[in-house]
Amino acid sequence: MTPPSTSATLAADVVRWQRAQGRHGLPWQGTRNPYRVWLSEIMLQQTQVSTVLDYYPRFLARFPDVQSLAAASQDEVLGLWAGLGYYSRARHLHRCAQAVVADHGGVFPATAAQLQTLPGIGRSTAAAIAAFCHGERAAILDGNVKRVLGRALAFGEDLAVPRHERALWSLAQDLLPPAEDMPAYTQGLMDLGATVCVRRSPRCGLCPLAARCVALAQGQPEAYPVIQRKLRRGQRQNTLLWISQGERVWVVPRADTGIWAGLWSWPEYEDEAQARQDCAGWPGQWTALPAFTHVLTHLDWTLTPLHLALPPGAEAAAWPADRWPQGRWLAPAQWADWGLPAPLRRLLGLA
DNA sequence: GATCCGTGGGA
DNA sequence: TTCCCAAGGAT
Repeated sequence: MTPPSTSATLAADVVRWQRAQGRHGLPWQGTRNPYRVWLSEIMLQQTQVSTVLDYYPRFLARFPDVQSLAAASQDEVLGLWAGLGYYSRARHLHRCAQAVVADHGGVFPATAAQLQTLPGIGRSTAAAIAAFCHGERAAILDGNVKRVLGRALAFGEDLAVPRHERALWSLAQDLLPPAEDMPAYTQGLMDLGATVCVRRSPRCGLCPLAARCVALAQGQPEAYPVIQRKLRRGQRQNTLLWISQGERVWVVPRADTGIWAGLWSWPEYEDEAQARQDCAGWPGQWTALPAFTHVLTHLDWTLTPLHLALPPGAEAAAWPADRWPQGRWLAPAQWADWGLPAPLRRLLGLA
């Protein structure tokens, strides 16, 4: 458990490299504010830095601290998250903020073990927050670290097997530097994985670990890490009923589980016939729009928008209001701030 | 342990 | 085009 004190360890190489060559200007760096670090870690889960750069400042401007976030409505949180994907992150983020306020006096707990008990914070995220904010010697194991350490150690076991992933996690824990170096080390592993030790064509000539990298010595850095994913993407088709009246669009809340849980969308049907049948007798102009495929991690989802333009007037507007009491009309000025999934934002011309 | 959960980008 | 994956976690 005692960290090595020499200056010739793998961790020391990473720390030196990070201070000289790593990334230092990202919006969530240069702070030990747990709220800001936590927010960035959640947004960055399975999401590239370039994407988060668009969302992080806006979210922080609206919710500058954990109290303001805890006091917000879930709809407003999801409105700021819309387009980022993996919306359970936003729902857990909101619940986590409320738990921090209600159970911890508005102060994030300081240890990784305590952080990991909060909604949406798993082992790696908890370690990152504790390392960045408090120098705790806790190991992260994200995609970057799997690649950097997987190659440096030539770890050949299949990381899709939880037992093997735990083994690499244990090795990662053994490699940690002294506490004062933990922020730079944790950031350095991420920076290395993102800019040097990349998935294909790694830039080993620039890597501070090249001299000790076993995979490079074997002449096959790209052979690691081994992750045998057996996910087969399924297929699904639906018709989305796009109802408009003038400039307004009718939206309904989605279920609190499944795809786009907690967001708003258009009424969803098995096919066009069922949509038309459900709205038999309604006034207005029907238009069938071209289908498109929305690709999710585990699903190719073919969506066919079916447009119904209702005539003006309160009488026509009452049809959807009567059919979906939980729904509501959205004016164009509201679209950008509403919790609408990416394909709908695109169809509405917000992309 | 296996599955579910978004979106955009790179090769 | 197709595949992979990007600061994973919950169920």
